[in-house]
Amino acid sequence: MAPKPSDASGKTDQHIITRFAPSPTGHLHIGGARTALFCWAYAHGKRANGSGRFLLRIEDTDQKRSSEAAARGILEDLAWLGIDWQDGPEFVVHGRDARATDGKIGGDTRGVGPYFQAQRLGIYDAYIQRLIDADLAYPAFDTGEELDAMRAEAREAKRTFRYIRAADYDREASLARVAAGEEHVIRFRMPAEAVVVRDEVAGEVTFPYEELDDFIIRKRDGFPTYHLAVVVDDELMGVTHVLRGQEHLNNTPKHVALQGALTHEDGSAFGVPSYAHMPLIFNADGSKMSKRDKDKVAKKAVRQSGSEAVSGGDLPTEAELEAWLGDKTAQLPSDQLVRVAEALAIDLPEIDVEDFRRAGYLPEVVCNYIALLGWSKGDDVERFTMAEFCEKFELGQIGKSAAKFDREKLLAFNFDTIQVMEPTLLAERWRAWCERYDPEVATALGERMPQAAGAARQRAKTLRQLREPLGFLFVADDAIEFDAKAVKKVLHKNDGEGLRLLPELGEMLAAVDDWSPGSIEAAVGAWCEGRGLGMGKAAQPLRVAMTGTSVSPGLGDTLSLIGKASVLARIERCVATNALAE
RNA sequence: GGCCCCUUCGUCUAGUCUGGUCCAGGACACUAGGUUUUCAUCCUAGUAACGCGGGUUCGAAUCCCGCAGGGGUCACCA
Repeated sequence: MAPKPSDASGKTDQHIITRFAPSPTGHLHIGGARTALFCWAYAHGKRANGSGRFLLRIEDTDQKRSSEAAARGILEDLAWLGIDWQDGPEFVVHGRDARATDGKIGGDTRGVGPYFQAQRLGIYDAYIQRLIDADLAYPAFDTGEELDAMRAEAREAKRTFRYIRAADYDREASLARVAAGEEHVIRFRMPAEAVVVRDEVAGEVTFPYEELDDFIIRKRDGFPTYHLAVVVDDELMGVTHVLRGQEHLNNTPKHVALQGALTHEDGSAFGVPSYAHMPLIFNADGSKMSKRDKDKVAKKAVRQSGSEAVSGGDLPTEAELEAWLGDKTAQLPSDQLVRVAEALAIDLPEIDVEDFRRAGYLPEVVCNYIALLGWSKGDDVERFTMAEFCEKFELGQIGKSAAKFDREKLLAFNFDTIQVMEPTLLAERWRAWCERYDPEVATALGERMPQAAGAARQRAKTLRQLREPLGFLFVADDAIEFDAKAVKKVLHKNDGEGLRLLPELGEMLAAVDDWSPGSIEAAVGAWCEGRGLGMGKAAQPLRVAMTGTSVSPGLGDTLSLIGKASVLARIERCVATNALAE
């Protein structure tokens, strides 16, 4: 794609500062992750020329919905993805995830913090007060009920509801009521003119004054609204480029109007950052990718299996379950949701970054894939490192239409990455994942993890799936369950031909000293050749003896992983258990 | 409903600004062959799209107009 006019000069912006500003109400949504990734990439791309900064700010002005735990979770999600921030809350990377950068992220070296908006109330108040003094903002005393009534009335009359300060508004009287301690909100006086938003993606978008109204900038509880806080903070923190989801495009005229009215203490004016609103991400069916999707799937499964199976202990109580099932919009806390899914052995759709992590996706693959959602360099190259992405990324290359999230393609990317990964590195990553989500695997496999990973990788699209082809390693030698079909086809067919070979194979294997996959395969191969048999004639009975089924990873890997003593024990037991009836 | 945004294979997209090289390219998925000790991997090939209707033009996926469809937003949430 050719560069947009705004990029045509080819000049390098000297100090690009981008920011990601989530509200801490839960784990980071995958859509938010893409926004953060694009912001991060732009700050570290060629336009930034090495001097760009990516800033993280926590927008916790909604006291009811924000939580410290959620804020921590978001920090952790970002760090896992490899998206680090130069300015923002301090965060120390723990654990042995091979990918995470060691050490500290964030801090306030530029002295523009704090980065939690709830800690900046005094700052906002000063700006709001100047607005009030200049009569560019004013107190309003309407109650929620009154506003609801006004909206209903407008709706009835098929008008769009707009709150505009009446011409005969008594400013002095209102200010006196405020001075007397009356509860109120502060509204911004929207200038009576159209607002033009210049957007790097959408182009120039004009919003007529008739669509704008005197919106609230400070709530009854004294906290600023998002609109005020975001504008003040972006200005004070030196943000030059605002990249965010397209759902914010309709908010932008408010922000631009605010930028025109707000002044600093010395009277200087606010700047207007560059905006880039990116397309939304949807589910495959076109619906919005929502955290509720997980509850929906879980509710369906609980209804089918009955609620007894999933309550008590760590799980929700009967009463909690009932309330949850009865309310379409109710959501279970995410940790409980995970436990319910585990109890029911169902997969929840991955929505939050944490979901993808738990499902066994590699963070660099998640980043690579979401970079492709709504962005393309146009060079047919789809796989790239994050450093390459930074180098390639331009605002003008962001697409305009919404993208559907395709898990199949993500899975394919993850699979391919697992295939080409250096074996010891793969084992390390797998171990780190297991320690967090499936400790049994790491314990059971111990030193065999690298070899096991190598044997299973061609059958696994995620770190989680790595254990699936290896099920026979987690079963005791005398607990193998034999699949009737496999026994019939592989052992009993042709008068027990397969079964008869097993004792001899056992003898032959007992004499193999080098218990490596290659050496085992060579020994079995030579044995077959000596008898004029195809490899399958020996391999399949051995598979059944080792796993109880006719399917397993390569024979050499399978036997080697099981270990010589166990292999011999399993052969013996298989022969004893599956003897042909007379 | 008002306003704003969007519309190329099933999906993500390239191509649109600067109309012809596009009977539309890549990737995932799918289908068919092949390799292989099982499963899988791997290799090769193939199917498949310019929302609709007008217009401009020698020529339109590309420019203009209209329509239809999808989405976003209309909070003392962000």
